[in-house]
Amino acid sequence: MVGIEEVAARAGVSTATVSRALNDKSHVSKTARKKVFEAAEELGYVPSSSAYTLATGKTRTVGVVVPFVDRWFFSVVLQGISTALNDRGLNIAFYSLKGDLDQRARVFNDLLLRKNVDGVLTVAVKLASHELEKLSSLRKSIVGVGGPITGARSLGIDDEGAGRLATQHLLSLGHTKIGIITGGPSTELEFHQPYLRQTGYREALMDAGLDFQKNWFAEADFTMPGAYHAAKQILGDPRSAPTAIFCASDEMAFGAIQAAKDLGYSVPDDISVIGMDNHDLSGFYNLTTINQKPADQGAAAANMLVNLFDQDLEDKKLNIQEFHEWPIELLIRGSTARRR
Amino acid sequence: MVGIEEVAARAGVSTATVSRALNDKSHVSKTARKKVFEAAEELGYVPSSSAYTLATGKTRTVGVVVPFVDRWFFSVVLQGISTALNDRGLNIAFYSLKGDLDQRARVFNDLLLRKNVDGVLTVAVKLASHELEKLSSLRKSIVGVGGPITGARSLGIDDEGAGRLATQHLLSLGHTKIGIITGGPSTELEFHQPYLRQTGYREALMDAGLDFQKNWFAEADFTMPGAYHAAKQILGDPRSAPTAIFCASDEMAFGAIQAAKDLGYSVPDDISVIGMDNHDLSGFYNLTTINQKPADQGAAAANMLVNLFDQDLEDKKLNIQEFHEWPIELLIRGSTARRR
DNA sequence: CTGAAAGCGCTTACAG
DNA sequence: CTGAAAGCGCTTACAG
Repeated sequence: MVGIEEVAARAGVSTATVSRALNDKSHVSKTARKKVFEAAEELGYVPSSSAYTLATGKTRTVGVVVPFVDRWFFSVVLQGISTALNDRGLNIAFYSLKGDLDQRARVFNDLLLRKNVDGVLTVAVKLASHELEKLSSLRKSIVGVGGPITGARSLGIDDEGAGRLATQHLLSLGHTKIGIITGGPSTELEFHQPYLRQTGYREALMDAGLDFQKNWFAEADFTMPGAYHAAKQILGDPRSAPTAIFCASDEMAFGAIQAAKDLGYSVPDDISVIGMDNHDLSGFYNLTTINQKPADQGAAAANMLVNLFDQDLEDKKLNIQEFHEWPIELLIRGSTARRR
Repeated sequence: MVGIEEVAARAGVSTATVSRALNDKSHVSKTARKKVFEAAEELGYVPSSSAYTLATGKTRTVGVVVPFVDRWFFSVVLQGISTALNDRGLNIAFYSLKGDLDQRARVFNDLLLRKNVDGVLTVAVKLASHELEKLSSLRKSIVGVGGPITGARSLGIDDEGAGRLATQHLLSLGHTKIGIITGGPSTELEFHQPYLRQTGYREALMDAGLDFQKNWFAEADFTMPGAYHAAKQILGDPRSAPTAIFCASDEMAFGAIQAAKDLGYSVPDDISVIGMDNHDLSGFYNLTTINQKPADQGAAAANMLVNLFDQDLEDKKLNIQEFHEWPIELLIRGSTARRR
């Protein structure tokens, strides 16, 4: 394992000059710089990042914490984060919280803190106040994606507004019998998306002078099978079936579309369905949805965090509460149509 | 940021004793150990991993390289790796190669090498020989998941055998007109799965004395929409349609099932469909498939790698070519049936 | 069982 | 522009 000393010896300069040259600092003559690069190249020199970190306090690494990775939203956000960070030459220390609370405690107390990350990016993970404090006391900047975080910077969409927009789209098409499939209690724990999207739906109904109907409401687990069964329940009775359904995620919308078809309904002729996400497959399902571009959200959050590194933050200002609203857009495809 | 000195001072011992106690080494009296833990707790001491790494040469970190993360197989493998590694107190340095070759070069030359990882786990990434050499020269152990890697240890299923098994299942049900949808050239670059699975299919046909029929063969991109269109093509002409289709992934099988239904066929009464993966949704689609448990594969590969850390490997034996075949099983659900 | 001290491989004021 | 040397925060023979 060749070290900086050997490079210095071969280049005929001091280790200080090698360091300056390789890190692109000023005050290095062109000839010295050239000799250093040649020597490093010839020796196959790879700097030790731990020595760099120990000397500078910088780790060039961002901790990324997700609740799961084997779900569409999270994997796409991670993809966006990964690209943004790698492009800037930064590494990712990856933690998936899947599993029990022990696992979570281990990540926060053991791995993440020890790992000497420059900052932390959480995806739809609600930090407990003691977790936030611990991280702050170690001077780590934090940015959350997927909803507001108490006591830290975060970025996400206006879930309530999104629910309202989706519902208003259905209203504008003349629908008055509008159902909703949102997330259930088990999906509610960490993030409030299900509740907020439902709130937006209720507001839109109220503004239109319509009442909330319990039999047009169902909770599912954000999966296609879950929503399939929920939609069958809602659409099953032909006397009381709604003519449109808002689903709080595209995957649930796929399930609802399938359920409608299996019940003999035509989408959108009999039933309009609107989703939320703009999932990879939503084009295939011809699904009207709300585009929230998770990859871009991930990249934007990563950039926010990295920009903080460049600033000198005082102790008090390290983590301030600040929500950046991510714009959404209605993406109209063929699963919604005017009520017949 | 409280360091080991402060803990030592507070506990009334030397830093050496603090280090021994906290790292669970022997030769520390119970009283000393207790004092150290109390002092560390009270001060909220978090050891510096860069100092640890510099002193020991161990990073407690594994580099994980995937081609993408926003695809089912990879995200599930990553989930398995993540759980296995975190349980052992190891960190993940995560790299997604999505994108161009520049990105790949940057990951291999810059990030991964510098990052001081103890070893590298690659998922369905075929290492170029110069990449492998560079990593080996830096004494990193390597384990690959998802197919054999030339010059390194790897773990994966027997893709050819899997293709054969799937086809034999269809044959055993009396089918003689069996189509296949496998991966196209664009999915072939890194891994040979599509080709191997197809080879298994052809072998099984041959063994049964059946000829390969070009119009029952199609290539898609491992997505549901891709396979949907491919399946329509294969099944479209009722005079020449096969009675069964083997799809090289479950997501493609979902597309094929959908296509069959949209053409008015019943699955499995008219058309049997078998997939491969055991995707989260394959139960919902009632899909007969080959279970390859990617999460377990990821965990097993992680454990293989970690076990290497504990061994003292000579220079020559650091990375030896060694393929560990992962067992598969036929998982029979309702999408396949005896030919009518 | 315990401690003083060297050493891991860098960076960076400081002095020239 | 350049170099000698201190320092980053740990671990670990070595000696006691």
